Amino acid sequence: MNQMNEKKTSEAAERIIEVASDLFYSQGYRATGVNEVIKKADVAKATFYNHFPTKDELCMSCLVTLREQELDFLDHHIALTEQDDAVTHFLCVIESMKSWAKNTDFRGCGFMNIAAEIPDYTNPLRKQGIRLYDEIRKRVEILTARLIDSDQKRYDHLDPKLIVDSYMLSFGGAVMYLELYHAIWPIDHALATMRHLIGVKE
Amino acid sequence: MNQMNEKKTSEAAERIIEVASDLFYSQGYRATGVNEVIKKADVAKATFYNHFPTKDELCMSCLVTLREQELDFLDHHIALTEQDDAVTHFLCVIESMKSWAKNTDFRGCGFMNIAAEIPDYTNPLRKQGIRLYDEIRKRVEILTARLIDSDQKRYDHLDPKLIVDSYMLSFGGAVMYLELYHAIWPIDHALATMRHLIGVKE
DNA sequence: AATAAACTAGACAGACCGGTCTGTTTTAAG
DNA sequence: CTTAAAACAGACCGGTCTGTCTAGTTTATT
Repeated sequence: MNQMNEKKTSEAAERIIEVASDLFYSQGYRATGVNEVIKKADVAKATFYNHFPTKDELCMSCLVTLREQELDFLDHHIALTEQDDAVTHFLCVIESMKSWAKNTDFRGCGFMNIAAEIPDYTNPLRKQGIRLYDEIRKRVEILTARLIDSDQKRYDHLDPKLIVDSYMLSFGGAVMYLELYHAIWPIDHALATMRHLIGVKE
Repeated sequence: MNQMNEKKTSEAAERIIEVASDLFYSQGYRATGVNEVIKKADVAKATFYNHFPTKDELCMSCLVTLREQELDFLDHHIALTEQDDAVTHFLCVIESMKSWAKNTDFRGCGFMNIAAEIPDYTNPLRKQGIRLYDEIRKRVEILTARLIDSDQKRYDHLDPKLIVDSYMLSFGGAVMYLELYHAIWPIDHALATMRHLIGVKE
């Protein structure tokens, strides 16, 4: 009855996932060999293959972990702006990308980067990215509903679905251009676009 | 004085670029070996290395060619809608993605896919993508100016820079989600977003 | 003390990688 | 016909890739 509530991940496995996530993200998936992961995680090869039968399975674990981390990061930012004015709160998903972009050195979306290396779109690795963006959309839906609720007369004319669609598009476009241009302005463009769409001047 | 106006590209080199572009795009850059290119292009290895000193240089040639092709494709679609109503013409860059997405089997933007495999953002390969999107933006700027000109009273209130920024964001977001979801709806979302931004109901 | 699970260390296999090199054949201009 | 450029075919090199395997060590619970 020691630590039975900890699931299954041993300390070594966690270290492998952590190191591999970093390397896959910063160098690319195919560009990173398992030997490098093993060396940097300071484990034996047998240990590695004991936890992860293939490199692809390790990648899957990394992506699942990454998705959880990104959603935690997002939810944290959403919670932070809960007491702010309705517009600031509404825009916080896009706003949160500013620190994310700096933290990741503008390396872009890890799921899209993996997808670029895995053309087969039936590959389960690709589904992790879809699940992330589906989850982000749910947050945006809630924020949009809250915005409209915050001033029903003012926002009565808005079509929630259109707002959410546009929000996701602006968000995605910003993710892409952040990586392409290695600059922060796409986020400001996305903020301006959404402000305009909901009829806010400043 | 035979064909001195043809630059330098021999028949073999063109075939190599064509085959390599296909393979790099559909399989990924690192996933495609030069031996495979050589075999499918039906050339000798010495011929290959006579024209392209390294795989990276071949990739550069492919990206330059691809950029030209994509801009030709885009300009063709722009020209096609020149006689249509102002809004249709304005939206044609986004609209053109529908056939593009189907033609490419939703494989996404070749330049972003390469960028995902080339983390070093000082690598000249990455600049080709920037140049493409800069060129696309120029087209969008012209289309936006034309739209405003088409009905100055109606579109007087529009801020051209904001419209262009939003257009590019919607475009980029659609490119990204096209690949992620392997579906066409992101384009419709982008069209709806832009229609709404310029104040057009249907 | 005994046992089993998880670890370390690292050799090894077989395939593939980008790139070099030798040598032969085709092509086309003078 | 001569000649030079360019294409051909393919062996070869050193290195890296994922994944397997042998063998010995630590650790914790009984």
